[in-house]
Amino acid sequence: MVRIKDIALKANVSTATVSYALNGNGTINPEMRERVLKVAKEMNYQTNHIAKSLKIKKTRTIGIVVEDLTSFNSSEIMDGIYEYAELNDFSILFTNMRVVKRLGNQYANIELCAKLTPNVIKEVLNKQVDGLIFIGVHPRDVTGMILEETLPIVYTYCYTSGETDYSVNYDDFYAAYEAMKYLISFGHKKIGVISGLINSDPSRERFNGFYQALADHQLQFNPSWIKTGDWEFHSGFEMANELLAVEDHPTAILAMNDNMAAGAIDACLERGLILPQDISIIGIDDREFSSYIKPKLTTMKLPLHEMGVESMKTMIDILNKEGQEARIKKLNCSLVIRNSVDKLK
Amino acid sequence: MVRIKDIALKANVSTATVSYALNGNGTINPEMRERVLKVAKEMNYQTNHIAKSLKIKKTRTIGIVVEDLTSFNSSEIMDGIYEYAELNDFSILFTNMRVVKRLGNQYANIELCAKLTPNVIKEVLNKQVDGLIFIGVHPRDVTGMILEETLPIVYTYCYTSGETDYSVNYDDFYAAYEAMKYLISFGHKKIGVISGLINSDPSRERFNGFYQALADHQLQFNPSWIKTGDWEFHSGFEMANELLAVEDHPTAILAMNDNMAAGAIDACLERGLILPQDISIIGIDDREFSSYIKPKLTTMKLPLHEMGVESMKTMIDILNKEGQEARIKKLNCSLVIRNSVDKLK
DNA sequence: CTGAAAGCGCTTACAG
DNA sequence: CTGAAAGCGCTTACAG
Repeated sequence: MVRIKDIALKANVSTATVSYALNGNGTINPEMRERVLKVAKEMNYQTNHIAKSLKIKKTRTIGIVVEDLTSFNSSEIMDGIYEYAELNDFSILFTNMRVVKRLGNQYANIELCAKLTPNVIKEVLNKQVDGLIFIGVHPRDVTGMILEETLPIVYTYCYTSGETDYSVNYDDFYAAYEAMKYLISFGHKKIGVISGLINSDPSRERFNGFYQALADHQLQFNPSWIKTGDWEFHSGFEMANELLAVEDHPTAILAMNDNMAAGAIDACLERGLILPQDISIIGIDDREFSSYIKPKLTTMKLPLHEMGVESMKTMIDILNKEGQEARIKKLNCSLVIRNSVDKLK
Repeated sequence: MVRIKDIALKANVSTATVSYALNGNGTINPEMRERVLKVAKEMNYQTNHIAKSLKIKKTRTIGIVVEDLTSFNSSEIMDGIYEYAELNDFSILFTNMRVVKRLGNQYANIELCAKLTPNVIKEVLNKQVDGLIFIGVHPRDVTGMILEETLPIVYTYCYTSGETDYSVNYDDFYAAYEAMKYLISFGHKKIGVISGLINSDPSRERFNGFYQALADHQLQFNPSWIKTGDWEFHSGFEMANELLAVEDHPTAILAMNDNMAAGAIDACLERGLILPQDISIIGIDDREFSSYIKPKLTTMKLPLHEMGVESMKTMIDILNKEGQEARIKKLNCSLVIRNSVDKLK
């Protein structure tokens, strides 16, 4: 390994001068700088960032704490984070709580999850990262999960109730509203909804979008067209069956995620309905399977990649300007048109 | 931030003694050690690993270079890597070449990919990682991708032709052989195969498994039951159609991945066949969509998580014992029984 | 068994 | 504009 000292020796200058040349700071004669840079290049010098970090007390490394990497949302968010980090010469120290693998669907229990944070946070802190990005498994309030307050944190795919915390998420209201608009554009007037767990924030927000669309288009509100699921395939199946059992059943269903939409499609198919001629179904998420089921699912795609990019951008902006950034960001989902929505035949 | 110096001051000892106490090395009086540790705890001391690393010239950090995080295999492998790393107090520096996003399906071109490595490798090297784990997008020969030879590297989901390189993969031969055995156990005697790209190693190995199973069970070999696909859904669809067009067509199909299996299912369904009564189909991979399509796909599940664990284990063993480990490891796929295989009705 | 001191590879305030 | 020197927070060979 070649060190600054080696360059200094060979170029017959001090290590200070080499450092100035390499970093382009200090007051250094341009010709001297060229000369030193040339020697450095000849010797194939590479900065030892460990040594540099110790001195400047910045690592240009961001710790990522992901609640569960294997959750469908995580890798695309990380891809976005990395894309923006690389562009700005930041490195990523990766950490994985493995919440779903460890706790199953108890991930909703913040206190349980919080027991998994200390190790992971300590690891990242002891490596002196400049900031932390926390990626949730579900867009929920994770207040209390991280108690650390000595470095900037941005939350994505989740948020906190803290007044000073940063978060980047997608807009649930918009997602549901746009999905409804699309359904309505095909002339549907009787629209049912299968929600996620009722105590979840996305469910609430999506309901709001649903209601607003109803109101804006002066459509009938019928309580028997509202069903509560639990985000899982099977609940989509069951709730669709309940929806179809009512006398005057909906001609279109908004399922609050693709799992439930897939379940709903199954239920319709089992009852001998033809999709989308007999009934339309739209989901939210855009999972991998969504284009493999039949009919291919029309859905609102989550802006996961953009959320990752925006999280890292927020982080770097905080690091540079210390808090000029908007604290709460919400990006929009986009409609992915496939084959599960059409006008009634 | 509290430093060793602060503890030394408070405990009225030298920094050397504090260091010995903290690390449990050197020759230190047990009572003294207790006393120092107590003070350290009171002061909530946390090791500054940057400083430590600079001195000991080890970072206990492994660089992960993933060709494409969003590829279906990557996150489960990383999850396994992290699980084993955490158990052994290693950290992960994460790096993503984004090969598929950048090059599309040109990822087969190693030279093109290799142009993306230098930045990413340099990043990881300059942060002084102790070793490198490279995760491919496809189980192919990536010789030439990484020229670095100054630190241990283990390749997973890919390999090199280097005599001294480590790799952990799954056993393609076994996967195909077991899939065949399962088909055969239902009495199928006329078994077709839809392969991946013919110049790919997994295709070749899987063919070998296919032939061996035929031979071991004295089944007929019929060249018209052999079709070459390209790993994609559509080729599965087309090749299945060709397979079904021949007079004496197979009663079961081994598709060399789940994408093509899904395409094959589609083709069968379109021809009005009932699955699995009229024809059986088995895949390899076990993708997320595989349990969402109908019939749910029976398939050979890739041991991705275990490959991650084994990669990290190999890495740590190399670091500890310097090369006692087996250079090439192949783990077995496992049969996931769902609804696409049955005996002929 | 404990401590004084050197040093890991950098950066930077300061003197010249 | 350049260099000598101190120092970031650790570890460790060596002296006592």
